[in-house]
Amino acid sequence: MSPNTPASLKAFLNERGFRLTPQRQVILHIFQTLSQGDHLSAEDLHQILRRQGERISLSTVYRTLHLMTYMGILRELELAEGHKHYELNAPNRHQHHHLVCVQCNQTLEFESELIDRIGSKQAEIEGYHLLDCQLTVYVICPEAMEQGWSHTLPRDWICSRSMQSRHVAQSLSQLESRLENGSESADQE
Amino acid sequence: MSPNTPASLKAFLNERGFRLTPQRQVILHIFQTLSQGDHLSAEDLHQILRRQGERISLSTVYRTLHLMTYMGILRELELAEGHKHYELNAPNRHQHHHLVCVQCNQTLEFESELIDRIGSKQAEIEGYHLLDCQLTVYVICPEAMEQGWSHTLPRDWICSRSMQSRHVAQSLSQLESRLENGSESADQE
DNA sequence: GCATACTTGAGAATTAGTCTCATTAATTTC
DNA sequence: GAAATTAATGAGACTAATTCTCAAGTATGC
Repeated sequence: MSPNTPASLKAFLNERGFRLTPQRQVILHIFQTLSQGDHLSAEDLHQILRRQGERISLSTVYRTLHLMTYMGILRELELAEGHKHYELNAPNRHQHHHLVCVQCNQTLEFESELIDRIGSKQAEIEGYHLLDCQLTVYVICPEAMEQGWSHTLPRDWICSRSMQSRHVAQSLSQLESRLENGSESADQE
Repeated sequence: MSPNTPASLKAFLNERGFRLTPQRQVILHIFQTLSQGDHLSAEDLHQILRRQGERISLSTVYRTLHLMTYMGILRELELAEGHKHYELNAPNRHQHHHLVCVQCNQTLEFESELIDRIGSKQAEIEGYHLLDCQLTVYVICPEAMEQGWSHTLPRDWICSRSMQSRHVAQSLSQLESRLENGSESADQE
């Protein structure tokens, strides 16, 4: 389900009446370069593209994400941040699931073959074709518990390790250095 | 975690520095009246309130949904429709999980104690406090498969049993009759 | 009962995502 | 390999869902 070379991507797309465009190639490549556990939102991806100097419109970003999800190349994640995230849907790798703290948005991955089996059995029973199955465990992190969640947690308290955007910013810059390898010193805001 | 009487709701809120308002009482009552498996979006809830003659603003609806989710009274569901749904987070009842067809948005519920156990064990291992755990199984329904998904599925094809809003409309009218009991003949659009 | 602080309502503002349409460019055809 | 066909792109308008702001209202604690 996950074409690794431009040629196999082309074949994969053409078989279904879609076309290989430079934009799609670049986007897939970015996902292939992400490290394990990283996942991007449409906005993140658009940022990365811009910093790389690619002029790919946001519309195309959304369209490509949908197309690739639809074809099973990408996996769409619903975490706690209010927008979707995407990652490669590697077939060899076990599906992984997420533990996410609703206070700080930190997410931990874990695997469970058992869950995958339950999901696929359930789909089978009902006569449906399985696409993906995701267990999301919503939790409160120890920090928030210490602060007295949910009795006295100050409503404007922010978890010390709140990573809403920090996490993304971090992985973006990591990714950049990996991709650009010192081509142009981008000015981060 | 789920206060059943106005008095216990009041205690529950006050303990944490929140107040019992008529609005909150009415909203909780609506969720308590929903039948198993029903879940409402903010918009659905607002509709119901209006039809009941309650003048509760949409802002308050959203705020109340958040508050009650935050306190564990409600459960926030991420299905495939692009907006969140809420239902009572009944502690006695087993958590249930969802099978959702990404073509027609039909959702089926199922239970699995095993999944709940895996989720809570995982939270425990990492030292987090479990709030909720949801397995969402994304599938393609048999109809879409017959249409040739994903090789030749026409891009504008719509699954015959596509129920995006039909399901909701149905449960709204059921709920109405249960709540209003023939008080005023509402004019459905 | 009064003061305090939490809540509400109304509407403006924001955000994520979708849609439209003229233009561009992969593929297919010849 | 040039022309015809049809999909894809970019730009920006648009929509839906949700959040924010702030003045006015009202539970609660004393």
